Amino acid sequence: MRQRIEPRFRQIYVAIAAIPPGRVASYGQIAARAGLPGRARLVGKALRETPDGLDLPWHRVLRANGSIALARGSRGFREQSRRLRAEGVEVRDGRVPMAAFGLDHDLDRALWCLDPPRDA
DNA sequence: GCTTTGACGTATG
DNA sequence: TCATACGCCAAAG
Repeated sequence: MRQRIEPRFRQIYVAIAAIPPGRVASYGQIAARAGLPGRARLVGKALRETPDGLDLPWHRVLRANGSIALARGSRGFREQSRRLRAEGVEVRDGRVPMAAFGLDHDLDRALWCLDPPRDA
């Protein structure tokens, strides 16, 4: 039995699924990519109520400042940290340096022709 | 229906 | 860096 997924939510899931491994994105960025600018909260809601069976890289979604949104010490918090580190993302004190792992870093590198693309 | 509650964001001091 | 205020909106009570 397939759960009916609201189109808006579906776009959110699509946007999340599009985050490359080893990279992270903020709730706001995901919302924007899903065609819902300014609705970051909706992304959080969509994540919390992710239908079973949907295998999303939810751990690549962080707050705008790079911090993990889940409660420190919670199960999800540890799980997210673990998954991120497993992908080579630096997590220190529940935070990720967005400047280095965020998607816009890719854009900067492309535009400014910075360091050689030694991507994963 | 109205109020509260969020896996949030931006602006401001 | 921390705190407060406000915007946002779906779901739960």
